[in-house]
Amino acid sequence: MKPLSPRKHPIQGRSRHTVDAVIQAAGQVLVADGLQKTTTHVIAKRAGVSVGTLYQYFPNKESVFIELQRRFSNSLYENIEEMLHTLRTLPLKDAISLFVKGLISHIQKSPETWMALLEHRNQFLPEDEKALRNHKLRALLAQLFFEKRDECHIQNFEFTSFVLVNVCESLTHNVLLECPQNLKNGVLESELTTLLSRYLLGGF
Amino acid sequence: MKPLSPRKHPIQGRSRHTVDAVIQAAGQVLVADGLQKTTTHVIAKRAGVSVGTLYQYFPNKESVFIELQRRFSNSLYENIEEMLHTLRTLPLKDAISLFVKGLISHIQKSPETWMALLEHRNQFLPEDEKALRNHKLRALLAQLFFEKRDECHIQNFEFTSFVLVNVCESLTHNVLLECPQNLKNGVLESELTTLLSRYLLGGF
DNA sequence: GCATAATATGAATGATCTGTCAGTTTTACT
DNA sequence: AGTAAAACTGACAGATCATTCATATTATGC
Repeated sequence: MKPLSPRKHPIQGRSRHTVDAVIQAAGQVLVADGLQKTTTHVIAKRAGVSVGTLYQYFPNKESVFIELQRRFSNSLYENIEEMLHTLRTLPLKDAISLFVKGLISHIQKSPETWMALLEHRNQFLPEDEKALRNHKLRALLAQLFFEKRDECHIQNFEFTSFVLVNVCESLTHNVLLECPQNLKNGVLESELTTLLSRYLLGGF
Repeated sequence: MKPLSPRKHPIQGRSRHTVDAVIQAAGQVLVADGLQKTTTHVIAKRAGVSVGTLYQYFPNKESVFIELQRRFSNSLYENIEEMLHTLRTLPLKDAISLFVKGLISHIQKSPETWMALLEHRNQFLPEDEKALRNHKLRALLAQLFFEKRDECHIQNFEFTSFVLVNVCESLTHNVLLECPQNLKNGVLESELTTLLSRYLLGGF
C-alpha cells in the first residue's frame, strides 16, 4: 500500500489553500457525480488547479477521499464527545433528546456531503482508524449508560451502544436518501427520540 | 442507458446453466475481492466460461450485479411477505419475535453475499425497482400495525415502518461486518427483538 | 448423417484513468 | 535585483478494463 499522507507538506498559505480546495472539490464532485465519475482530473479542475498539483499533496486518489472523510468524521466525533460532558449532568430521558437534537443539527450543516460519505459507509477511512474511533465512542456511551443504570433497562452496555450508534447513522442516512424533508421538519428527530427513549428506558 | 435484460435468451439447458454460473461467480468474486476487482474477465473465468459468453446473456457488467441483487432481494421479500400472513394471526409481541427470527435465519443462508450486497446498499438495483418494493413492504407493515393498533403506541404508521425496515437492515449489516458471531449466537436476535418490542409496544 | 440454430471462444479494440515529470511561474528572503 | 525554494502546469506514458466480433464448437430436429 502506498503512503497515505501528503508527499509534500504545504508550507506557504497558497498551498494550504490548494489542499483545502482539492478536498472541498472532491466532496462537491462526489455529491454531484458519484464516486465512479470523480476522477483526479475532475477534482483538480473543480479545485481550480492541475492534476500535477493535486499529486504534490496527495500520494494517490484514495488519499483525497480519506482526508475528506477524516475531516468530516473528526468534526462529528468531537461534537459528540463535547456533548457527552453535558449529557452526564442530565436525566437520561433529557440526555437522549438533547443527543438526537445535537446529532441532527450537526448533520444539517452539510447534509449532501454526509449523504455521499454515508453512501460509501465510511469505506474511505482505513479499517483500523474506523475501528478505533467506533470503539472509543461506544466506550463513552457505555460508560454514560452505566452511570445512569438506575434510569434504564440495559443488560449489555457494549452491544446497546453498538446498536445505538448504528441506528442513528443508518436512519439519518436513509432519511437523507429517501425523504430528506424529514430531517428539516423534525419528523426524524421526534421519531428517533421516541425510538431511543423506549429502547433505553423501556422495560418490556 | 443500455438495455438491462439479457440480449439473448437462454434456450438450451446448457446456457441456462451458464447464466446461473455467471451470476453465482459474480457473487463469489464480489465477496472475495470487492467490487473494484470484480472485472468481467474474472467473473467469466470463475464461472468457467469466456468473456464473450458472459456478454451473450448480459448487455453489460452492471446487469450481472443487477440480476444477482434481484435474485437475493426477491427471495428475501418473498420470505417476508409469506411471514406476514402468519404474523397477522399472532399478538404483536409474538409477531415481532417471529419476524426477527425469520429475518435472521434467512440472512444466515448466505451471510457473506448479503454482507457484500448490503455493503453497496443495493445500489445495483434500479432506483424505481427499489422504491417500488420498499413502498410495498412498508405498506404491508403499516397495515399490520394498523390492524393491531390496540396493542401498540404508534402515531405515524408509515414512518414507523420505514424506521423498522432500516433498523433491521442496518443492524444486520453492521453485525455481519463488525461482529458476525453475534448473528449466530443469538445476541442480535435478542437485542433486535428487545429494540423492536420496546419501540412498537412501549409508551414512554 | 446433415443442416441450422445455439452456444462458446479469446484476441483485439478503444476508451478511460491514474500517476509522472520536465519545464514554468510564483514567493520569500537577502 | 537576484536567487533559491516552493508551487504549479499539462502533455503523456502505462495500465486497466468493458465490450466486440470473426471464428469454432456443440446441440437439435429431420
